[in-house]
Amino acid sequence: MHVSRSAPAPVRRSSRLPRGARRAQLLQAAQEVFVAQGYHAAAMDEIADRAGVSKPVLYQHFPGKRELYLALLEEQVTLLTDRVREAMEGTDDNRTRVNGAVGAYFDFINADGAAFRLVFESDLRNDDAVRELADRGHRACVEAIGEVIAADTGLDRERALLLASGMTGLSETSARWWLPRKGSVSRDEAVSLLTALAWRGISGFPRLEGGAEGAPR
Amino acid sequence: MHVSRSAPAPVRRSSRLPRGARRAQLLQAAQEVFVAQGYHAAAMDEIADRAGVSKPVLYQHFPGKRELYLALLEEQVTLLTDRVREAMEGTDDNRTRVNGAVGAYFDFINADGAAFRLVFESDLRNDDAVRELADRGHRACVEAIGEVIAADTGLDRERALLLASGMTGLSETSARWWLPRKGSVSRDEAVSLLTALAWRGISGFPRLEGGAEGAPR
DNA sequence: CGACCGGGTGACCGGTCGGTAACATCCGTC
DNA sequence: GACGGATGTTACCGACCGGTCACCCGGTCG
Repeated sequence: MHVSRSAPAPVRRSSRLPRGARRAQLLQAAQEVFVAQGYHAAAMDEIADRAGVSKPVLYQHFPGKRELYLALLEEQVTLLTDRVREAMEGTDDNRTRVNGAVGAYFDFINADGAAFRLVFESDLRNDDAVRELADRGHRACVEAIGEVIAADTGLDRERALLLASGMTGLSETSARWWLPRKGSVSRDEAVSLLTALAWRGISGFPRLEGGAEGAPR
Repeated sequence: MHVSRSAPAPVRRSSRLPRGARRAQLLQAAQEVFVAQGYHAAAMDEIADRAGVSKPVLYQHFPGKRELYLALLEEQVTLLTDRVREAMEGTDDNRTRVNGAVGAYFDFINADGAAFRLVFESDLRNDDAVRELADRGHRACVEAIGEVIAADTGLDRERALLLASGMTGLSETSARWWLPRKGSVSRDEAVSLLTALAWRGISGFPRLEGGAEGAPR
């Protein structure tokens, strides 16, 4: 591309890079391609191209396509779970906790680059390692929330986790619904609405729920 | 395979079948394989094998792998959306509606054959037709629920749909969480718990929510 | 100045898998 | 009891793509 033949242009493509920098650049390129195309449709050639480099370079930094993908996936999973955990640990007011958790999902999904797709729309779920990683992340979020629910209601762990999983689903799905419609409702208002929904729902559990049994544990 | 050379076995494989029956059998086989392996890992050879038939037969009934997959996907999407619509239309008691919607998701996900994976865990989301189909289904569910929310609260359509999407996410995710743990909590109790959560959350909206605006539409 | 080496490249291989062409077989019909 | 068309089969093709081999630069150091 645009190599003006007359001048011996001191910078060639993106010129040579030290190992670390190249690696970072490759990860960035790979993430863009995987996000845009998904795992299967993404070609290693294209990732290399996007980094202005040829394919063997890619294989000097990563043993294979799968491993490259897994590295990116893990980063994103960790990002989300950390934020959810922070939302739980950062306060002891439960309404704030709910607000924080919903906000965590919204911010994660609203982040530049749409990297959330790696986590929530992976087309490699049938791979054991991927499924395991995604499950582990999801479980971490559910447990972080579920612990609080279990502690503050009379529900046993199993049921608390079930409700917690509902909370994560509520946040995730509504955030993904909102994303392409963010022009109509601001991030903060959306989070407020969902928080109100979730908080009223969950805060009623300690005493109000007059279901079949009120037996703790 | 096991063709005992001595006896001319009167029944060959599954013998010849009329077109309709063969087609149904192929769809069944394809669904099993797609559910178990996902789209990409599923091989046309394997689908044919499972139906006790050779590959060209498959191509006499379906123009290609994608179309076969789409046929199955559409069936499942329709199944879910119909049930959710029924839950909304079958009563005018809102709590019953919520219970019905949550139950619809649980039953769909709990159905034999795990066909819900085609809808919620498709590894072909990057295909335009698939994405469109899945989106349309999701939108149909969200709208069915959102209409009721909009009608019974002061919220405008946009916000009602946002909350509705949260409800679908809550139901879907919790049902998928529950599925491998159904030994611990019965389907009915799980649905009850989630319904309680969702109903308390949503039923507070008409009057309680003292948000920025209460303007209808 | 020349040899060494980290960084990079073009060309190629091999396996998998969707899809097809050509051939075989069964059965109802006249 | 031969015919014809629906039903099936075997064998094959070709494209795509992950992964690798052999080779090429260009700067730095003795």
